[in-house]
Amino acid sequence: MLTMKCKYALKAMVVLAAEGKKLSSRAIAEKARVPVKFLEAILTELKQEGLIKTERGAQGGHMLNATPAKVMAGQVVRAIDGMLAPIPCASTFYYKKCDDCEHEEVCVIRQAMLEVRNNISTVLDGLSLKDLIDMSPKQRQKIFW
Amino acid sequence: MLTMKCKYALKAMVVLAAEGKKLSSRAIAEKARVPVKFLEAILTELKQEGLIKTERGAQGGHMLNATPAKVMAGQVVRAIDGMLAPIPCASTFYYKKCDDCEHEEVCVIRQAMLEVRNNISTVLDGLSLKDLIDMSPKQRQKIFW
DNA sequence: AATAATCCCTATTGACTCGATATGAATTAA
DNA sequence: TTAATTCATATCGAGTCAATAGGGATTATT
Repeated sequence: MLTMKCKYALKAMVVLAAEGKKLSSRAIAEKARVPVKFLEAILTELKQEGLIKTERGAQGGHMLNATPAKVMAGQVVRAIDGMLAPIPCASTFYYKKCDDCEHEEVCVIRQAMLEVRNNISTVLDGLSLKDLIDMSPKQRQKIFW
Repeated sequence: MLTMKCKYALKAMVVLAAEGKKLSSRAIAEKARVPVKFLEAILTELKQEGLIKTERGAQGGHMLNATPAKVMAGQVVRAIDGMLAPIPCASTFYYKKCDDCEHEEVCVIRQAMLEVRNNISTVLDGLSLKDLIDMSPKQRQKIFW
């Protein structure tokens, strides 16, 4: 399960990608339909993870740190929620051993979940912000949800 | 993320499938390396979902309700954790509308997550308990984790 | 220098979930 | 009757989640 936080983060990133210019948190919050204060916290995390850059003060705001085609949904999800894998022992970026399994190499649950993880990764690490925007039907450009 | 509960449930089901006979909660707990009392609660849920059947009293225990080849990992996960999909609006079995999206048909986040859901479903609804058991290397039969 | 816009930091909230344990009642085979 | 076993209920502490509140710091504009 994605958290709301993560979903909001994805929306924020899509908005930034679609607008292609500096936007205030409030502007993003309105377009993404997300509570402003909550979004602020999210933007801080996205910045810390290097996905956006920020300018403070009047006329400040947030911008993508790379072109929409180069930012993958998987990066955003990992930045906010961590692991893509269903269980830690099947994660590549956030691996952690299980307490209840002795022979990890042989664990059938793990093998199943590795398979799941690889599928999730293939989808999310293959989908850029640009891809997401292009999914939106042409007539309705800039209405993403 | 799978909960521990769900992972334990999968292990319990694999044990039941591999043994192919009635087993007490304690017996399952030992083989699956899971806390007994916690497992009891899990077995109750699995029973309510119709995945196992149970006999009470002395010499009682738990058995699969179908052959290992007919029980899919996806069923077990849904029985315990619910939704396979990353977000409710992308779920087929547990669909729920989002508060923060107006035009669901157009939502690009949803479309991405539908893709993810379908992949997860393809894996987990395609993996039977028998498949899981067969993943275990021949030499080590009955050591699954 | 003052002002207004904006990001940033810290704290707090209530509701909920998670993983687990405890206690004992009900059921049943031997 | 006894021992084994499932079942029901309650409780626990720790943590997470989603969100809000209040105000400090920074900066462009005037």
